Amino acid sequence: MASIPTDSRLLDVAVDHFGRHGLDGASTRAIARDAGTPMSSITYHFGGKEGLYLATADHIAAQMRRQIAPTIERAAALCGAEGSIADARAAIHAMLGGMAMVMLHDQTEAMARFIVREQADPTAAFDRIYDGVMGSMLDRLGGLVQRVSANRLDRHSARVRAITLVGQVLVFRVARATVMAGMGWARIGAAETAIIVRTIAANLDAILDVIEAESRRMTGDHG
Amino acid sequence: MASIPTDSRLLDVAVDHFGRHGLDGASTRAIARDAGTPMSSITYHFGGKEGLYLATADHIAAQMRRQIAPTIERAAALCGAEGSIADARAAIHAMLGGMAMVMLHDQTEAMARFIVREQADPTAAFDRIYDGVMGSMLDRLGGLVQRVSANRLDRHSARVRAITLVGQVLVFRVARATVMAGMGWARIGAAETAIIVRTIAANLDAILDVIEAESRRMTGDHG
DNA sequence: GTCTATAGTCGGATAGAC
DNA sequence: GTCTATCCGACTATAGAC
Repeated sequence: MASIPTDSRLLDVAVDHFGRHGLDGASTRAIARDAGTPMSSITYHFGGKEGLYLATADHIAAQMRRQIAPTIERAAALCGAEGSIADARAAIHAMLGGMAMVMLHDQTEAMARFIVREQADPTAAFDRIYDGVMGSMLDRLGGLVQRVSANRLDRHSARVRAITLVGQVLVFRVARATVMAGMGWARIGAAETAIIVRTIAANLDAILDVIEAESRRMTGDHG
Repeated sequence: MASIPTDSRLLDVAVDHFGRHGLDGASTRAIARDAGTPMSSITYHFGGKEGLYLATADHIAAQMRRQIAPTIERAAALCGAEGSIADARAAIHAMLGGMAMVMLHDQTEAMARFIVREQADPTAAFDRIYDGVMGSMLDRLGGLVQRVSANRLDRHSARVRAITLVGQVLVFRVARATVMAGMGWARIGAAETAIIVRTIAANLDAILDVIEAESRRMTGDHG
């Protein structure tokens, strides 16, 4: 059997450790141990702890980009004035749904933790993730909101809206412990995910309905 | 001049240090230094690092409770079926507005960081904060949402809604770096706070309008 | 490329003077 | 109650064998 290369194994383990404990909190000893390699291999492959950290950020950004690229591209085509408002709304639903999967799913928990940590307390790795994925996602989401408003909302206002929409999803990762305690849940499985996604979609429609209605009123289009 | 007691000074510094670096990441040496006292005073007053950490959690819970007690109590009176829906809506606005102040204001940043960290990665301190404030806030907010739905929404669904509402506020603290980068802001001052609060209020009204309208339709009350 | 051994730093706990 | 001095463990980095 072809064994997985050391540097790749280190990166996978590092996502989890750095996500859980941060740059300072994580231990290169523990990462190396879990990857089944001596600590000095981190120096060899990545030049040290910091190098591994930055490489981990790139690793995550690449993985995220791969995962949401189709959604982003689809959204890009609908931001312009030529796309229909219904299509733009569908794209917003798709983007938030994708985010919900990343934030809720166990398999992507480590990645989500890393990203959340970097956003709350940015290091040099923040730029890599922001430039790699977060920035363009916010771009697209803001653009779609603008489109739904029939371009009545300016870029600035549309982005603040977009951020609040993301917040509805983000809270289920960031305040996970409070969610569990408050809901009396033991885990976020299929049933819980369904409830969350449905609630977010309902909120989203309520908000977009108002934005759409307001812009129709302002442009005098009552159809 | 009456000097501030050592243990009180330690607690104030500890909120900041633990909020920024977590239990493991923070250094008792650094905390003691910033409080202008030797490290061993932490052992004397709190029994060690862990003791200081738990005391810090209690300190924060008490401070939060003091700050939001009026809003909570006001909300409690409106959860029951006797309160008017308009009053319940006003109470929701007040609660989210209060949370926005805590999440956005520089003065409460250290506290917010501590709480967010504990929620994302709970330790023994989580229970103290949850039992102290978070739990009852979620209780009240869920109850108010139920009230707006004319008690059509069950407790469970109302709480999920409440959590998504909180998420809209929380995101501006948790994803602070992304917000700054995406909006091109240098800081969240009065102007930025105003935009955020206005947007959240608009979303909130959109969501509550739909909940209210749906429950009216279902109960056959078209007035 | 992989691994062992070691140097140097920093952390929390604690004993004991005052 | 306050502070100094010290202990011991865990960490990162690195030299060097293979």
